Amino acid sequence: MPAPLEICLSDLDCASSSDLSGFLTDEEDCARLQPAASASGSPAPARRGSPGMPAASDVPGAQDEEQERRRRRGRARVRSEALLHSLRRSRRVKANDRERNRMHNLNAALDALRSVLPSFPDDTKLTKIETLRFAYNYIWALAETLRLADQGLPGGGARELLLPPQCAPCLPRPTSPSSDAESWGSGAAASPCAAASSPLSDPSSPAASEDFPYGPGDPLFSFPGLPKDLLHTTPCFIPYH
DNA sequence: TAGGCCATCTGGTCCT
DNA sequence: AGGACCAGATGGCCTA
Repeated sequence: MPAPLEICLSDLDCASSSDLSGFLTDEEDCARLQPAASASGSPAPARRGSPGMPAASDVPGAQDEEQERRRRRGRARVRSEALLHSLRRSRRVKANDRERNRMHNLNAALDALRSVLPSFPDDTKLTKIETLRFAYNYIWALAETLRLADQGLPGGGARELLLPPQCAPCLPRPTSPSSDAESWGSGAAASPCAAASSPLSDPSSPAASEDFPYGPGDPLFSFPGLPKDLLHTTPCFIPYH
């Protein structure tokens, strides 16, 4: 671990002069910081007994000067440590602000995703994980619908499937977040839409894997009666800009 | 009160 | 060097 003074001086190097202005008002203190850094923050005792140089104690008043120098060094250290703390704090605050903004953007994107998924009653809102899982399954369902349509469903192709007679959400919301795994699945089965046979039991449906353990067994994979009942929840066909 | 969800803070790592 | 991204920690709010 480096000496405290070395740390703060390295940080002082990257601080602008305006950053310093509030802390190092004494030019002398600023000037003394630099030599202190090269000496690793310790006073230079080796000089004292060097040949040709009289010891501080030998010169009248030298002890007072030495004490004064130490006091000033101490004050400079306190100031530079306060500056270091202030710099770190301001960087942290800025980083927090960026992170907050980043999460807000992420949430906005999730909201946009929710808005193009089949809608639910107004007072309900998919959680983040529900939104992602539902979107994953929904995209697969749409792709599967197109595939089936292209295989020659009676009465036309995909275009017909995308022009439903009515719009109504058909996926009941779980009654409690903690029990969604059971209640949503059973609820979907109890919905009017569930009576229709789903083409999504196709073995080519998204297989559960370790990375993404969702699929037809997932409660969020309830697209009963798709495409007839699911696809006419039209928000998903509104292009998102 | 416990559990789930969420926002925020924080320090570490990676990238430009 | 600074920003983006990530994961862990923490505390608040809500619901059963």
